[in-house]
Amino acid sequence: MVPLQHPIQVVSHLTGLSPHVIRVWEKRYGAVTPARTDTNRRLYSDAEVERLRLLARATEVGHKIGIIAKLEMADLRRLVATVSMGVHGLDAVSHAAPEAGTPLKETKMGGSVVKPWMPPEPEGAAVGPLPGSAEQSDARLVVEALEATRSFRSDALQRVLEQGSVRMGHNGVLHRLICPLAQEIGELWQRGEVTAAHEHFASAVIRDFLMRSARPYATEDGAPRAIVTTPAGQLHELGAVMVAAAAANLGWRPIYLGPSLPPAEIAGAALQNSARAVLLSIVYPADDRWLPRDLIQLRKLLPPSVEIVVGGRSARAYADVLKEIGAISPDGLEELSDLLEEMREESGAEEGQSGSVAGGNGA
Amino acid sequence: MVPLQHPIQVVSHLTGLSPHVIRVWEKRYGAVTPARTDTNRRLYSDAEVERLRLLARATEVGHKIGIIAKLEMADLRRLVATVSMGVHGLDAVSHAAPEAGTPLKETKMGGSVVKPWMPPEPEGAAVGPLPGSAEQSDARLVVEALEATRSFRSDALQRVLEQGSVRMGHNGVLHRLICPLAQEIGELWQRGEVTAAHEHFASAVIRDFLMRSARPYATEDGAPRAIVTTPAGQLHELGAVMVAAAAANLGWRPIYLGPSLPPAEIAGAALQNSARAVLLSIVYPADDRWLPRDLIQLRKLLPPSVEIVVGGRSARAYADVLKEIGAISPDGLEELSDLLEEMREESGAEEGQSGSVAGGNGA
DNA sequence: TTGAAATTGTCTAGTGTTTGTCTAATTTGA
DNA sequence: TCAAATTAGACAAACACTAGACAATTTCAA
Repeated sequence: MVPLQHPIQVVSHLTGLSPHVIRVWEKRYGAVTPARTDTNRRLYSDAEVERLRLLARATEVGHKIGIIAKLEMADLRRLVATVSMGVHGLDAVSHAAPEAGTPLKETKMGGSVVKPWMPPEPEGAAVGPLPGSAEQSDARLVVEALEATRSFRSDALQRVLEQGSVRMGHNGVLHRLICPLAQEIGELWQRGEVTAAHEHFASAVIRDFLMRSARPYATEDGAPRAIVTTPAGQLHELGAVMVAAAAANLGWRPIYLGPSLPPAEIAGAALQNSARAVLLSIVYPADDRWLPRDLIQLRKLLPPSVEIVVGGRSARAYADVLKEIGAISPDGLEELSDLLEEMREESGAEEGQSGSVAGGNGA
Repeated sequence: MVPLQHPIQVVSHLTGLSPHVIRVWEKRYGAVTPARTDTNRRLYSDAEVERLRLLARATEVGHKIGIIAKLEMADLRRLVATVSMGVHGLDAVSHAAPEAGTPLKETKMGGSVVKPWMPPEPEGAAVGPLPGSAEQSDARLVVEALEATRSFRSDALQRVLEQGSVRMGHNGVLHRLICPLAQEIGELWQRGEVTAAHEHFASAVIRDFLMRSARPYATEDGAPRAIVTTPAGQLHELGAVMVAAAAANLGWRPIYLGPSLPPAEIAGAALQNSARAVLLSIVYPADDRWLPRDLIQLRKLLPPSVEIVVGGRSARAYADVLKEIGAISPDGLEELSDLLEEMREESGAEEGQSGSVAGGNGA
């Protein structure tokens, strides 16, 4: 079976490049080296067509053909990716290009499978060919959720979350599905394999889901209150949302303020609510030089009776300050849960603050 | 794997800075020191691109390039994050910004009143000049909601919302309670009478409420899809949430991406979803120098069949660009609703646009 | 407030490089 | 025979580089 080859005319049509240009790119920059017929006509393989497309795409946005012509395919793809979207990106964006196609999944050209989207996962047949242990089915849900996120399918993502909720319970879904999912998305985001839009999207859906399912528990009236937010500069709210949900599940009454607030505002909210604790999530960046300052100021603004609890992937990067201000810094959601449980119990007795009266419960 | 480098034009595209500016920033302030080709052309690394982006964002909000050009990355990140999020003088000032004033808003100068939320609705005349008791009770609910917001009482706020929902219906609560409430909060925020924390808090609760109550309608399968978000730099998501809810109520399937996304990401999401429209809310910075650029780029990235609809208090401040890119800019939530209704009906027929056919080759 | 000084985005001009297009002469294919 | 591919070379438009000038703002002291 001869691997399908295309004459220059066809390639021109496929790539949008004129035959002239294609030839000149070959001659001057060695961009491709097509096979030839006996009579010296060019014959392009699918891979070469793909390559030319990528090159065309890159030059469209300002890259110099003379420089990129020699890049390897992998690099080329990265290049096109970073250029078509913001700094982080994957392919997609095909405005003028007639190609369209499945932007997310594989971009299956002739035979070359172009970069599956879960890089190192040897997830050959992820969908559970092996008899699923609980863990495996958990993992499967995570993968499904990830896929839904990739394609912006909010209904699918919700369905997965609800499936998980039924299967694992409120708390289980938080620890075993959402937590790893968030982590995975975070990593993909940092690697640039997922865009900020994906991250926002997933945040929105998950937040929505958590808020909704955690609500019932939030109505207890004597529950100790906790301010949940992220410090100024920390824009990723997913961690905070998870913390809020966990707190609600454990009989706290979280007051969720969204991401990125300066210390004064956090403290203000805490005081107005007679909060028992301030729960902060710190994920990215991990090298914020002002964060320590802010934390110290926050500590100063809060009465000593209010605990500051800091979690999140990058919390440990600020260990010094955390220690200095006496913040508690649990390792992982589990530990946080234990901690909250503990705090709630012990606060039950001494509690004499406001709260109590307020108003009835929600209808 | 070669460390990818970008020529100046690409960087310009990526950062929104003109090549002139990029060069001048290098020459005058040493903002970056790109590598060079043999022939003296500039080549920027990813890190340098990010740096320029941050610088661009920072200058956009009033920082002096001459001062911030030499800052380290961590500082820059912080600067941008703080400034964009917290905004109001308060804490942001103490950091690196020597200028005590609020660099952004000079809107509330002399007697010039800040614009009302969605254009001046001649309230009295529209609904009923008679001192309707309905209106009065509406107003009462708004006041109650405002009170709840001020004291961070999420349950109370929710209760008000639900009361409103029962009394006015899904759509009514959106137009008659949430919309004026959002407007009120926005104004109080600009006057500095409530903090960003209040605004975040209310956003979270309202968003949660809307998402929950609007959901049932969203599941229709043939519904046209709409990307809902705010352009980069626009951090107030309440308007977008309201739009999403309105769209859902009208038989659309909104894909809500949260606030502040760059054009490439919005376009990417739209393409992946075969969205019929992109709905943007523009509220706060009414003088963002970059927004026009971003909007133009967005238009370029989207196929012509995708409508761009822009609403929000400050939309009219960008009327020129909106006209240029052929965006629809409804005046107020009512008009938006009508528009969406119309679009949905007419889109029923033509339907499927997404490229579907992937590779042109045999495959 | 005013006015000088500094800041900063934009523009011009002159030079060299890069790159798409074009021509001409030949060969191939239907 | 005619349309299209092939090569090599020529060419001009577009682009990037430097250095400097300019005008609009902002800053800051009087």
